[in-house]
Amino acid sequence: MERWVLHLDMDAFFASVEQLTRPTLRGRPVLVGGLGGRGVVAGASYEARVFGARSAMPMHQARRLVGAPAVVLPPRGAVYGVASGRVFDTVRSVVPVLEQLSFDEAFGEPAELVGAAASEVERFCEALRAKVLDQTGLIASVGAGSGKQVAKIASGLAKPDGIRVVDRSAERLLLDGLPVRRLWGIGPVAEERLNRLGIETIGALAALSDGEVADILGGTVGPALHRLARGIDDRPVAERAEAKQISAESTFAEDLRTLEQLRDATVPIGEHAHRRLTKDGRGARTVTVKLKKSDMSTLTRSATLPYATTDAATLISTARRLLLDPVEVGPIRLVGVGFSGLSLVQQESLFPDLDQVRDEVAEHPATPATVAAAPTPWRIGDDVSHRRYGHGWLQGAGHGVMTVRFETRASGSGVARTFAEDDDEITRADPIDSLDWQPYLTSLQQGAE
DNA sequence: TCTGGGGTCCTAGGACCC
DNA sequence: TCTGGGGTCCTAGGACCC
Repeated sequence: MERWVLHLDMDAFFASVEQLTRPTLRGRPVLVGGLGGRGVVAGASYEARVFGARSAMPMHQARRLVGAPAVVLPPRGAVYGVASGRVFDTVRSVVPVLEQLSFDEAFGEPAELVGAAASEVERFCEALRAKVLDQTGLIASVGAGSGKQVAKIASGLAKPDGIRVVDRSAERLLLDGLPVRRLWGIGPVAEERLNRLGIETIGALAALSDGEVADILGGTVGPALHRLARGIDDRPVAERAEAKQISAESTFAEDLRTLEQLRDATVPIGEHAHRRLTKDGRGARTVTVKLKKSDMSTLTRSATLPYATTDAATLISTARRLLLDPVEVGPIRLVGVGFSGLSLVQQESLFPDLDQVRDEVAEHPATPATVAAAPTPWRIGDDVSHRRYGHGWLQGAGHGVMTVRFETRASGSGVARTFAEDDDEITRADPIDSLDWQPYLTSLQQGAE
């Protein structure tokens, strides 16, 4: 019996969540990503793509392309995480086994579609999309095919707001004409290597011999890609394993040039990674630091401890000891701290040497004397709350005043009001509230009291 | 004012052990 | 003046994914 693999991919996910929770943005070119000089686009609404803006593009370039109507917002990871959870809870209620690839896409292989006709698959996908939209307000496109590779290509063709079912009889024709880059696993390097040899399409790749492909792409990756190019893809759809690594990294507005700067910068980055490690619940045995130089090349150094630990001071001091001196290796634009060798096993105090390191670090914190509750300045995109107007977001600030747009998913397009920057009626709010019906519920509850 | 942040997997060399 | 072979762990770098 022939299986059907589905690939569900949310349309312009980050930007769509912004438009969902901030209705004023619907229909407008939204760019989500880093605002600084070195920021890149993490998500672009379809209105922004019309101008040529794309994910992974430097933000300044996207901004220039879109021009005045561009709305640029910093990413709200927590909101995307909750929205993603709701999307896949919904999908799971229909397709219990999901292989989630990221916040916004997943494979499924519904048992009830085994042996189904294309028209039946189409109805299934349409119902799934409708359910996701109904329960989350977000649009998914769905592709279907004989395997993961074809399903993924199909969802790309389905976008925006569509479905695409690739029948087995149409598969060969579809694959043959596509550029090799569309194959999952072929990136810029492999593409360049193939193109130099005159191999431009998946069909041309499929026509090579096993030996030729192995020579070009390597003995492991080559044969796997060759099979995919020939339409052989029986990889199972399976839930993803636990994360093997937890890391945090940060790019600086200006390159760091001294070891002292690097040591200082490593602390908050390490703490960030450690918070996520704590949330995960496991300890780490291996600590890795990553340094990206101004020429974009990276250096990594790692150390493996005798036992896995959850202790922040041990992990962060290990990271700091691994750093290299910019005076020797050159200016550094990014520092990352990664934890791996993750396990639940914890045996503290078996290694006094390390405990001593930890104690020393604890006594001499690298953090410049704790910033005593300094009021964080307001930034564009911040979620705020006002006793009378409810939940809103900061649309603009400057010259001592700020403009807040009061709206959520539930409110429809809201009104904007201007306040003094230090107005204490405005408080920081949980971004998640923008996904819900909070303001209405609140006012209804107040009305009922 | 070029190129984020979070991951996975592969390769390759050396240490170390049997 | 000769030096196997296999397995595992660790480290460093890099391709690729969203």
